[in-house]
Parts: sequence; C-alpha cells; structure tokens
Amino acid sequence: MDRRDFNSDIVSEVVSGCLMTRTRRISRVITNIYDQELRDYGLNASQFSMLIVIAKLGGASRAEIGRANFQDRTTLTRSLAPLLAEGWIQELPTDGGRSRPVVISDAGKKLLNDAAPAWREAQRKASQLVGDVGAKAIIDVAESLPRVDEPK
Amino acid sequence: MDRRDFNSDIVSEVVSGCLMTRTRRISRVITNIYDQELRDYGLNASQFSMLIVIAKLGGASRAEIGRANFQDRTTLTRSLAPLLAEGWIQELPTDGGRSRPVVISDAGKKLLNDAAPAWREAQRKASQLVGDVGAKAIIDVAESLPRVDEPK
DNA sequence: GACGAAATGTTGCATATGCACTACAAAACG
DNA sequence: CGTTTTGTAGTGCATATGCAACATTTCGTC
Repeated sequence: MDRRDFNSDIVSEVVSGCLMTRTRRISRVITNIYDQELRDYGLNASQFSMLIVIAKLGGASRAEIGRANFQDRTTLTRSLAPLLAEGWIQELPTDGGRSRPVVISDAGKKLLNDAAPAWREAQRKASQLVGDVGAKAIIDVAESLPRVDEPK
Repeated sequence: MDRRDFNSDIVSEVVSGCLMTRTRRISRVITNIYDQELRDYGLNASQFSMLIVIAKLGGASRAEIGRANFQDRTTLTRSLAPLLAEGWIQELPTDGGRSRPVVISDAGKKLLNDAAPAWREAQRKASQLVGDVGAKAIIDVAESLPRVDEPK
C-alpha cells in the first residue's frame, strides 16, 4: 500500500522520536496551565517570564534580555511593548543614545508578588503533570542550553 | 536593599525552578535548530510537525489534529492555510457539510521525503544538545501528556 | 420528529516568534 | 584620526498561538 509504505518511512520515524514535536507540545500544554492561572492578573505566561527575567537582571537591554531568555532581539522589541504600556517595566533614562535598558517598576514588582500564588498553583499542576523525574529533566536540560549571556 | 529583598522572594523562586520558563526556552532553542535545517525546503518546524501529524492520522478534521497535537482548534484554522496554499495538504470532498477533513497530498509526501535528511540532521543536533537522558525524558514527558484524542 | 447539548469551524482580537534589512552608535584598529 | 567592525534597535513580513463570540451541524433523548 502506498500509505503504509509512506508511513513506515519518515513519518513513523518522526512520530516515534522527534524532539522538536515533543518539546513544542510540552511547551504548549505547560504554557496553557500557567496562562490559565495567571489570567486573573492580566498577564500571560510569556509576559510573566519576561518580567521575571527583567527583575532578575535588574536593568537590561533588549538584547541582553534576549540572550538570557533565548529569544531573538526583535521579539523583545515587540513583546516588551505591552509590559511598558501596562507600566510593569520602564525604560531607564537613556545613558547616551545607544541602548535603552529597561527595569521592572514598582507596579511590576507588586504584580509579581500578587500573582505569586497563581504561579505556585500552576507550578504545582505542572509538576504533577510531568512528574518528579520529568521536572528534574526539564530543569537540567534548560540549564544545559548554550549560554550566550556570560556575566558582563 | 529593596532589590535584594524583592529578588529573594518570588523572583528567585521562579528563577530557580519554573517549569514554564524552562519548557518555553527549550522549545525555542530546539525549534530554531529544526527551523534552520528545514529552511531550504520552504517549511518551518511547526509546519513540518503538522504535516507529520496529518500524514499519521491519514485524514483528520482540524479539531482532531488539534487534539492529537495539543493545539487549539482555531490555531489549526489558520496554521493549515499555508499548507493548503502550498498544496502540501488538501481538503477531502466534503462528506456532507459539517467537518472538512484534510489529508496530506502527494506533494506533501514528496516534501517530507525530500526533507527527511534535514530533519535527521536537526534531530542529531538536538539530541546532542539535550543528551541521552534529556532526550529520553522529553519523549517520556510528551507521552505522558493527557490524551484527548482517544482512538475514534 | 423536535429540542437541547455537544462538536466543528470561522473571525476578531491580542500577543509571540524570528528572519531580512536598515539605521545608528560604539568600540577596535591602524 | 578616520575606517572597519561590532553591537543595538526598529520595521516589514510571515507565521504561530489561543480566547471569546458566533454560526452551523450533529447527536442524543424523549
């Protein structure tokens, strides 16, 4: 059969072990969990992530945030716009003209503290979903990703 | 210090163990690997994934594809459009009027076979990146995701 | 067969993601 | 110095993602 022959080839090969399809599925499912818990606070999983990175870096350019979070520079140009509009982050007074670093604002800090219980609940659900072994593996794999933001 | 106190709270908690930020980072990095390898064939990682799912299901509605791939129905409405436009998939003659199942076309099958080496190269790179333990964990976690597409 | 519940698909809306390209600014070099 | 190289940011383009709301179709039940 045409279909059988075809499926026994590349399709079954990918179906049985593709890391990309798996990581993307996991990402979608996990993201949905956090999205739902965070919804009441007016931000989504991605925005929560960026706020955390910015808070941790304590003042960083879009390029630095991108390196720390494995995102393209240009993604940050647009993704940060809603955070700026909401007042959760703010641009530091331009120190010349080159880069325009952003920091988390008081409102942003308050938001993170307010949403902390929601994050913990999502984290609990996600941990249960992936299991102890899965959770540890995810953390380990993430830590092993090639760092491009060596301490300045 | 204000910043220190703040960081010692929810920020460091999330930084040290958030499963969502990790899975999203992993997804971005892994997706980039496959995107680059597949680029010469005119499709991206996401589209490759959908083609594989459709090929495997062998004729499925957007809702079925969504359940199989953990995507929202409405995402498929739009994401399948480019695949239809390229002729990689086609809609089956409507069997009444309710759903409009799609199947992979000959051109789509040819594309998958042509791109197979590129996928294998990306898979090799990704496997090396996450390591044997990481790869197994990713597969296991993905398999454990709550299935909603029980065999019809 | 009629009715209400569940499933399917679309559109409006908002956001996420990254590539190619452009414009500047800054550092490195000779 | 000036020139080259590097780094930062933005825009145009295309796609991905999912929620809310809506229209339509099925299906289950009486």
